[in-house]
Amino acid sequence: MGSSKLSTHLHTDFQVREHQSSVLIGETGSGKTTQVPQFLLAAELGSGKIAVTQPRRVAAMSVASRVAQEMDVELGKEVGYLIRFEDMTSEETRLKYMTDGMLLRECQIDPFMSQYSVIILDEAHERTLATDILFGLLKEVLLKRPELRCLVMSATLEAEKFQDYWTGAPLLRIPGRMFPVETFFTLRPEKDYVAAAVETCCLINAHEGPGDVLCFLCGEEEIEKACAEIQARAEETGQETLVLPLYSSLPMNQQRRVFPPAPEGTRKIIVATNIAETSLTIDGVVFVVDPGLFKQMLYNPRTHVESLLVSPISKASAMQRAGRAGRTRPGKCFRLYTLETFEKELPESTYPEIIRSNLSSVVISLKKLGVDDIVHFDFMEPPSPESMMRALEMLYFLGAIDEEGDLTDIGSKMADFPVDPHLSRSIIASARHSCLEEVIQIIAMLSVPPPFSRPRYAQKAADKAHKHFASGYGDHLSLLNAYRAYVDCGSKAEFCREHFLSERNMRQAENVRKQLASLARKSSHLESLENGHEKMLTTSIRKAFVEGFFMQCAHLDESGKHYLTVQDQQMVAIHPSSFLQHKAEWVLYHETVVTDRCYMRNATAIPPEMLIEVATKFYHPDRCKLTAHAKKMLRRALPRAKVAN
DNA sequence: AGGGTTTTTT
Repeated sequence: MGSSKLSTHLHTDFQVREHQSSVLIGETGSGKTTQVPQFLLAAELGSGKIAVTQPRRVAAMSVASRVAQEMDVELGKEVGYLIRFEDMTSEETRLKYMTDGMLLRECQIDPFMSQYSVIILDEAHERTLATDILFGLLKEVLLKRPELRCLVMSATLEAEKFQDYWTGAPLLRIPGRMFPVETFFTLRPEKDYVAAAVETCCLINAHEGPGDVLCFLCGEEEIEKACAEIQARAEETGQETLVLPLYSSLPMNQQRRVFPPAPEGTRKIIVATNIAETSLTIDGVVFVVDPGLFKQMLYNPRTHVESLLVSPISKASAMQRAGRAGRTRPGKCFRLYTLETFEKELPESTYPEIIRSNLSSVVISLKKLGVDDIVHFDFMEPPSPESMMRALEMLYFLGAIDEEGDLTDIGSKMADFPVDPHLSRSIIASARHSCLEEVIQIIAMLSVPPPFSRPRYAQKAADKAHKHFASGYGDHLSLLNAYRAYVDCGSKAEFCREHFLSERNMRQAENVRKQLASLARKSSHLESLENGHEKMLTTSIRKAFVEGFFMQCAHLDESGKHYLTVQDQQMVAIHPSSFLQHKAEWVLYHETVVTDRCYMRNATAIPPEMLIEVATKFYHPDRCKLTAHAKKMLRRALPRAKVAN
């Protein structure tokens, strides 16, 4: 270890001894993630463990394994990691790398985080939901545990903002070791960023010296298109070029192709989404092409609709992207926007997740953690009152909180499950309807990326294969069919290939199912009753989902052509990928997706009498607040509904 | 007829 680095660490140690909390700002390669925790461990600050949080699972795993190597200990002993589905820690573990979500989850059992004497929140500038909540919780814990030490580690931008929030915590800067990256801007704005990106890649390929290229785009389709164009143009000019796409839904074996160096004399050009900004690091990149855009999920509490929009990146992201060119030697970054745009239009840092999310999960977990006054919780970035009200209202409708806003017994049980409140409510209901196993299997399938794969070159074949699982009731029961068939089949790989299922996502669903089932067993009041007859199951499963999703239903309008949501009469359509092929009068949907139209994804037909029976307050024609046409349809169904008057 | 998913996490 060089002497300058050592003094930095001594400095760190000193500050952390003197103050409860510190903010540490470090550049890439500064060793803040690997060496600072080791140093604090050696400093023996208290007798507890040191927790280091990371926003991503892979980071927690790989950093832990590197630190174990550096300390020459076995991974899982003194140094370990804890992520969902995998606990690589033991009694001896003193330095514990974990995802921020995991530490938050642990707080439900141990709100004072009493097993730790030091807590380090790394990558705090990413402002993940979990880190932002941990911020507020830690502030409260620090009041009660004066011996606890807390270190917030972040990239270089907006250091003062963190320092302000942590009321005067000492600010430490540690320089990194990165190669210089020369940055270029365009002289005027580009009209078509995909075309400009393709053009720039081709120019680099033709005129720059050796070195791989990393080009950022926003989505799968434009990435595939850009790759094809770059490859075609390289072949025209006779340059040896390996063009590779990279995005998260790309099969693993294809993702892995971006890492090995290209053959001698061949240039590698990788066209990637944001995944290459932080999640994956590719060595050997010398040129970065940055159009300054990315796709972002935005939640509108007023309309209750989430939409995926192309938005400008932040200055922090732009720097992160540029940094990807300087990991192995000096590099260049070509920004496809003007210097003026960079300075005047890009926000300093990315919009924190908490500002653009549906807060119902956040609110229920805070309630479970004993934070009663959520409106006055010390958020670094308080979410809008409107967003908060929407969440509270929803939880009240679900019976998770009472009129006072206090968590009910049902709400407390719901919070045990790591899924959305709608879903946890359906789990609770399923026990009463004797279909716990099945509902958990369906929820596992709903909680992973789409298990039905539909590759561009075999769309027809995939659709045909998927029909094998189709249930006339719709998608929830079709997902159940697929899950059951997968569990029962012999060779998983072969079965998935034949039926166009994503093996990766199916395995993930299996993991989720296992976890939910084990939580359900532990949950004291959730006895798993004997299952009813198979014939009754389709009814009881749908009833259980209605209990969680009665606010996410839609009915046909007067013309019989369109659906209107019961929440705010928004016009929606059944997604073309749905197994629900007939125009059922009433449908329940898992979520809506907005393209040029608004689609319901994962929809299931629900007979109106079932709605009246299960969610009487909302669907009784004499009491509900629905449109006249909806009431008319409900009134027609009323005689068939078994409802106490 | 209808098919614009980025990325994480419990």
